[in-house]
Amino acid sequence: MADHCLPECGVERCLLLLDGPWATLIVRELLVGPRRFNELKTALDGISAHTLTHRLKRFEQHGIVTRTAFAETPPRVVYELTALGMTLSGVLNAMNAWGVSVEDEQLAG
Amino acid sequence: MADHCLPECGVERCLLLLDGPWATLIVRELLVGPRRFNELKTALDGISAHTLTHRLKRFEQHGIVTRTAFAETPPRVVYELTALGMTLSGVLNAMNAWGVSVEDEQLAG
DNA sequence: CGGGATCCTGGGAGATACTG
DNA sequence: CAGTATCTCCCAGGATCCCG
Repeated sequence: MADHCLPECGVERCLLLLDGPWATLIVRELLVGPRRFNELKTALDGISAHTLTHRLKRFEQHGIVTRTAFAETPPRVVYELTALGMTLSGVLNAMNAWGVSVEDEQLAG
Repeated sequence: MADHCLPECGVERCLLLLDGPWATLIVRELLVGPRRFNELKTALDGISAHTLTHRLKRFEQHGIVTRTAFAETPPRVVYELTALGMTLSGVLNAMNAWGVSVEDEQLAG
């Protein structure tokens, strides 16, 4: 995966963000609207706080998610997609459309 | 990632196939047309034969790729997307469209 | 509540050598 | 040419405990 990242190969740039299995699902959840940490953790049933934290940090670094912490008690942190993050909706919609169009029997293995 | 795989959550079904970094790129290559083993290996610069073999096997098991071996010398094996595999083009196009629309400066990290 | 720190596991992926 | 076999590395992800 070296220098064959041609202009028409935007797929790779997309894969840099949506690499792990959880990454895509987190974006999907945030596409609905801003979410608190625990809201995400609940919605993404099975994810560990550890993983969620790291994924969100990476998204912050890539500029597709903003983190807003409120100095309250109890603490409250809200994660939200940036305008750039919102543009991923096309990809997510395509993935979702594909998934629902596939009959279960079609997928062997 | 347990039983929250609702009908509208076809995203997960899609992620079962397009998990690793190479999986998506292999599909992208096969969307252009049938390819021989070495054609794939050359096009996907950097992939190892080991990885390519395993990814293709998994695609076979999931029914999105067919493997055709010709009993010749030298041997020739052709991989081709099934009709089901072809339907992934929508997802790939969306990913590509996103990738090319994103300015490099937008992606920090 | 929203994490950080630490340790551990599994699988994707690379390197190398060998075979039908 | 198209793999197979083995070994290793890396890292996403999980488990647990602890902190502000």
